[in-house]
Amino acid sequence: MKFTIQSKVVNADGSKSLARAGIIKTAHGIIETPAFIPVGTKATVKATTTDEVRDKVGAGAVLANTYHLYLQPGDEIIKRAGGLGKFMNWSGPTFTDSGGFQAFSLGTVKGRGKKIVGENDQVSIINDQSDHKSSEDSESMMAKIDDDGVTFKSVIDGSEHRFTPERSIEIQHNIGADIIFAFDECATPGADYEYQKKAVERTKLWAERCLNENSKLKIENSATSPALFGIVQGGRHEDLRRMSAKDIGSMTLSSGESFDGFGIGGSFDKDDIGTAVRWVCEELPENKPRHLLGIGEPVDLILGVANGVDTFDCVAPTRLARTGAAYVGNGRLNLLNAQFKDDFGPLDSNCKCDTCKNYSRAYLAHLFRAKEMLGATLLSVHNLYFLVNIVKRLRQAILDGKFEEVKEEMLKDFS
RNA sequence: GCGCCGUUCGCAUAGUGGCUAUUGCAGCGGACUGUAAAUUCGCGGCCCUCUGGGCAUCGCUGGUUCGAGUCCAGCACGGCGCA
Repeated sequence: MKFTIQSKVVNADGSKSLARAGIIKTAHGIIETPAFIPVGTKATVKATTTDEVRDKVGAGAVLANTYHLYLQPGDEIIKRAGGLGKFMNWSGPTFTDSGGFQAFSLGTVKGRGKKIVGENDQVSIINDQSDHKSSEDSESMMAKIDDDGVTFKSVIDGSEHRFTPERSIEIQHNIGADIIFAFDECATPGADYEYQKKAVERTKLWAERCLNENSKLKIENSATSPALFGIVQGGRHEDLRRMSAKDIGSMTLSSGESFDGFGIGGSFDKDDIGTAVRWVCEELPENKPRHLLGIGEPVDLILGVANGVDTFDCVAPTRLARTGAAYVGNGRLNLLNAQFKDDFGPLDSNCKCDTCKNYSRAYLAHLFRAKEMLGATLLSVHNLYFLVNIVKRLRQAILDGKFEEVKEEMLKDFS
């Protein structure tokens, strides 16, 4: 993998901006950055075909997930299929996330048996209730973290599995994406400073193990060796963020190897994009790409690019699409609202996507009411196109030397 | 005509005489940021001085009872069976 910066932004007052435009070159093609990368967790960008993702969305790469593909169909199958891209009929660049995030999102017990809120309130309530019965309610836990790795239960059949940094890298090599991520610990936003600090330290130790394992596997299988991105953690604490970024950014093995790029992890609040992301990007080496993990509302993308992010991934566009929500110029629409039943206009009159050019709000509303799956496809194409093109416009603005004004204009549109 | 069964929110359902009448679907609205998500959470009779309170309501009419969706009688409607 090779990263080239084409243009850096210089602010009107002559000060240096973190924003830049560049090109990531991989064995399967290039990614023009900044870029929004659609998420295809289980080797599919849900509800779409790869033709649609390439031609109608205009995406440059897709990101799949190690945890999910390891459980199903299994990394060996993907390896035998010829790798992730071949398996899913995506000829462009691919990423895999390491599975570290799943240890967090599946609801973990951390520290002194403290319960972590799962993805929705209900999960946390169930966990809280079981607390009264026994402090070691391993039945209700899906994953458990220790210093060596994570033990978790399969969401498919409940069977027990274990990921370590080494195992995650091995699986990711089997899956065969162009860019893979180090196995990290993503602490919950509710975690206190001490825990965040511990997660940063653990993520650092694991990062080194990932780097070592990757180096080992590269030698064994040099033809398809992926680029490895290290992950920065630290929550909303400036000292932890800067420390983590310095550690991961400068980490070098005795062989001279270091990370090819970086992921910025954690759960973010709205305000964090302009602060936490900036702290991190100020510390990371400038000549390597930075990926902001899991972030992608329109405003986040604009602020992310302004603060030095090169690539983004986010499930929001496809998840929202499947439940009838669409991004439009000035916010969001819920196509299931009664008002759209007889609205024969386009979804977004300013959008040039295939869905907006060819289908009415009334038709989309009908598809969702009738639970026809085409609705999810058409809205996914639109939402992905919408986000991909926000970032493309920002890229063009950087190349044209008009980033500041375009940024301000777009921020006005989306706030 | 006789016998049996049934009638509970738009539809479908639950409901040992006792507090606020259940659940699903449909309806209306909300949420969703490295996807346990084509998921999920609210609301859903009327009225008021609305962080609370009041009045209704289980086909209809009457009865038993401190208390009836629930028990009894009659009526209406529907289903099945027999004539």
